[in-house]
Amino acid sequence: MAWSRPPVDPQWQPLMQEWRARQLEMAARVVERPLRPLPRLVAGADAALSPDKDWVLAAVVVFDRETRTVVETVHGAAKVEYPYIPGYLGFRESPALLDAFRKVRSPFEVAMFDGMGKAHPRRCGIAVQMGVTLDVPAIGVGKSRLFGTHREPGLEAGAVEPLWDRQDRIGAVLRSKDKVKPLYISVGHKADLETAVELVRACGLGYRLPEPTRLADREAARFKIGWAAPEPA
DNA sequence: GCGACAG
DNA sequence: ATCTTGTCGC
Repeated sequence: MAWSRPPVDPQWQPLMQEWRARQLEMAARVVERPLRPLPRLVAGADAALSPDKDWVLAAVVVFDRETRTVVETVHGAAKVEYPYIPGYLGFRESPALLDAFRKVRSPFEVAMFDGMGKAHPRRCGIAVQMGVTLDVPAIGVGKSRLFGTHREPGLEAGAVEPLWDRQDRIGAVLRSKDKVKPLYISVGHKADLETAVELVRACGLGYRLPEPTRLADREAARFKIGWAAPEPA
């Protein structure tokens, strides 16, 4: 049976209330506009947990769409401060991601995150939080749905369906390959849904996930293997 | 009141 | 996210 999910520990309720307010502020700062020409340098970002579960380990891989090569790879880490709570992923993972991004030297034009952007109850998924915080173009590419409703996309690669919240189009559901679970794409910051979907398609190389995110995921996995907690000062 | 619930 | 081998389907 897989029907049970650990309820949210009541001790986090005060923080969640504060987080909700901060999410509304960040969502209000989002700039939605076309991102043209389509970016050449794309920074893919992803996070993993250390073997002992005490650290969030992040990886950012800058991918050059023209040469289809990785031009830079950086890592970041931060102690786990909060549990995973649906709707508040950004507060758990952004510290490690920000630690990694501060080391990036390449002039990437957009950041791609593993998770939601506007496709969130308060329009503030991790891609919005990171995009607004870093003030860079950003989009979210999730592997499953957090929020919103949609029709099932056709089974062929390329099929897309809008993701809705009432009358609002908050994202797109894209079948990146034949008969695989679709991807949930949404705006993070300084980009619009059309260009976000185009970019994901332009970054696909035959795998379900677009290259930037796929490489970052693989890099975060590598990083965790050789991980050793920092020396106390 | 009963589910649903990114990573 | 993470635990985990073989196995069903194209």
